[in-house]
Amino acid sequence: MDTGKRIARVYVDVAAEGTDKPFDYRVPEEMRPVVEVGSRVRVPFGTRKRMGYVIEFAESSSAQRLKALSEVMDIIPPLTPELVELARWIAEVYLCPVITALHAMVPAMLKGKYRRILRLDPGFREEGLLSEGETRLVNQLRKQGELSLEQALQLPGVNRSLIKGLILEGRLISEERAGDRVTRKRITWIRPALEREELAQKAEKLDARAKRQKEVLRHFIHEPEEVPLPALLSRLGAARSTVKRLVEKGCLQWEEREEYRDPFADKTFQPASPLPLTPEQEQAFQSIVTPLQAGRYHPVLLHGVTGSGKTEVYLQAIMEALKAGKQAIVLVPEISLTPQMVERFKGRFGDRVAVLHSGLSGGERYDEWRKIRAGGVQVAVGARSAIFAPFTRLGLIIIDEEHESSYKQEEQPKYHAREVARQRCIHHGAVLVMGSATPAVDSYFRARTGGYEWVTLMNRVHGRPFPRVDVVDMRQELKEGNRSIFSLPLREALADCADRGEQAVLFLNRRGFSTFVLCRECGEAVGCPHCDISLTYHRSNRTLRCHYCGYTEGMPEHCPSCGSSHIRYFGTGTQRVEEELARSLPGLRVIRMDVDTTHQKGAHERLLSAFGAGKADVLLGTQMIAKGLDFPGVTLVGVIAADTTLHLPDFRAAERTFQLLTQVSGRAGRHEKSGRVVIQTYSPEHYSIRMAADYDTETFYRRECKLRKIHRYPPFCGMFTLLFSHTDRAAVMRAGMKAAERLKPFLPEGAELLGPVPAPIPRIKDRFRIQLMIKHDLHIDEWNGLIEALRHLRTGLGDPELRVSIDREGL
DNA sequence: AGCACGCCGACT
DNA sequence: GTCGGCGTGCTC
Repeated sequence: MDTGKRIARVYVDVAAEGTDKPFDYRVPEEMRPVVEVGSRVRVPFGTRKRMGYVIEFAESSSAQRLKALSEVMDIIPPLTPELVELARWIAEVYLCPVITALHAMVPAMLKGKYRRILRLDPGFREEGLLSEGETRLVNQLRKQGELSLEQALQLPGVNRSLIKGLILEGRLISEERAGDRVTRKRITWIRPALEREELAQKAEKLDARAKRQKEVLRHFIHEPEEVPLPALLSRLGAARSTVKRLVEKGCLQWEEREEYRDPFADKTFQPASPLPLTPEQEQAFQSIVTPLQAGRYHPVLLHGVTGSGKTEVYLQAIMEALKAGKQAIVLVPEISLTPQMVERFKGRFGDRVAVLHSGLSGGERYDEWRKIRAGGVQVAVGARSAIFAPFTRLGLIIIDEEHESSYKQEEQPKYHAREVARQRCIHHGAVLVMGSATPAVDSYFRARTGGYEWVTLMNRVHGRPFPRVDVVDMRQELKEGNRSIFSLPLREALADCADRGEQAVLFLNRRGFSTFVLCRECGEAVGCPHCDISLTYHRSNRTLRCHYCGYTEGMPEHCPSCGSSHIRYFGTGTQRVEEELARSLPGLRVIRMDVDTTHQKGAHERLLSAFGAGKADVLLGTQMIAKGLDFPGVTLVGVIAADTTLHLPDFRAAERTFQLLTQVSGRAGRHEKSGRVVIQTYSPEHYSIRMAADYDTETFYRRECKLRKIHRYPPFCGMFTLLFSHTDRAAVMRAGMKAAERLKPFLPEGAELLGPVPAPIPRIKDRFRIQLMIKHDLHIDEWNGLIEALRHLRTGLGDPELRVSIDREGL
């Protein structure tokens, strides 16, 4: 009966270089049937108790002395062996501790919480108590039974060494609790404990006054099925105590059962049937379904223009996966997980789909996840982290809007969901579908060169023509004496649009383009005292705010650097655009969407639905309105300044600009009416703007690839970006130089190291930032120890104030 | 990470 | 002479 699980190898929940390896534990006999690879366990670790994950089993261990597992924490292991393997892969390629990768895969609810608890020893002796603090602590413990270490330290006169002393004397017991915040919703179910005739007999024998009890029994005589207690009580208008008495008399039984919270309980979804596919869609569908049914790994880039019906292809492909007894994951960018989107999936797949929405509470999210883990649902829809949905029979992963930057995680582990998805698909022999109207240059390149199958949807479903795009040269406007935010063509287009009773969307690029305060005497912009960035002026409360650290100050009267009173705000924030819109086209009803107006929960949705209901003529906003929204009434899209993203120090600036412009253009005229797009810019000749205006995707990508190749950027090389930050300017530079020196001997053939140079934003939150970059050939046989050297950097530079973050691209 | 063990300055 | 500072190293 020995299952071979004698020794469990465990990654302990301590993210540090020294602990980033498995620790071996003896598995007590009784735990062997429940512990699995992927189980969450509690283990003694040093003097403390921590949680950890079992990653494999062994027959023997090289460790000197083995401790035993304390507990297996879940009946169903949170992770599958595949996900454990995946975590090790992520840790390796994205240079993070394995435990960090493991944590990224489970809902926050399961993450460890540790508390040190103090209790009095049962044989506690009063004698020899000296200090006031000791007396106070002992009294408090007598009253409450136990205290957390933090609580104890709050007491006056109590400090760490006092507590330590009491522990050493054996008067105080200190124990660490490792746990989680899991609260599984429990529901009591009631069922009859006796046969129908016996129940009838019992009912007869009841006291004449026991009217309610009789009613309850009568209910079960008629319907002997078990029911949830709350439902029973509300149906019969009975009290809990009535039922309790019947249970005590042995007539009924109750049982507490775990229940899933249903975040969509109060919503009903219209069942929806598949739509007929166009020939193009059919072809795309086939290229997914054929390998799906064959069960072989197959990546597909679904390059489909906006309005070409990609979602319908996804839905039908998922249906095929389900028919084949397989499961599917759908990734969508965080912001486009809208109610409409949820509706569409719920309508098609009903309760076979779990939606991992950022708006869910921790408990709801955990419950959705548990449904996936328990096999209760076959489809998971969600943002980036849904890529870790614990399915065991994955057949299909769909990444919608695959070029979106939100698929890259900014914290450790700094993975890209697209690469993780690829890894999972390879493991499962599954189909990976990446859909976009504007694919990432990397994906385009892979499709071009045969790494991905390239499927295009070039026609819009209802054959609507693409809106006409006009590029307006703002330099020319200025020359002609128009100093307004709006060019003449845009102003006219807006007026026409309003006259026809149609709606317009005005898009303002937020990044690097907002209202800032400038001194006209010395030319200084008012900057954040903690970051190297200008403060943004907020009209609504007349304050200046830093968008990086949140620092806020009132509008200054004088220039902070020269004292001049000639200061005013410049630039074009959404508030400013709104004002000028009111001035030049009075009477237009405008809805503004930006950080200020969407701060409150649900505001985002509320504003959008107001616009959808025709309560405004113009929707004015930042990035957030560029994606996925689809309003029939919109016939005009205006881009206030297309080139603001162009000058960012990022090799993807042109790519981002092209994608953004193409996406916003797609918002115009999606329905019966034809649309129009007006793009204002100071660089009308730039290829990303020109080709977006001409819908010339092909030329744009060719051009961009050529440039990337010349300048050696991904997808033509792999790249590590190292960011060092420190509170001291000199120290961070020193660390950067030292790191560069240290890494040089490890550079493999075909790799080059660049920097250190100041980061694009040289200071954030009072931390100075410098950057190092390593570019390397895509295929490297001999890494020459570079990876290990990079891993070691975090601790190897010896300064605790120094932080190192490593990004990796071009896998 | 945390905590123990270990080696040098200001206090009963 | 001891209490306690924080440097180094280990946790199966």
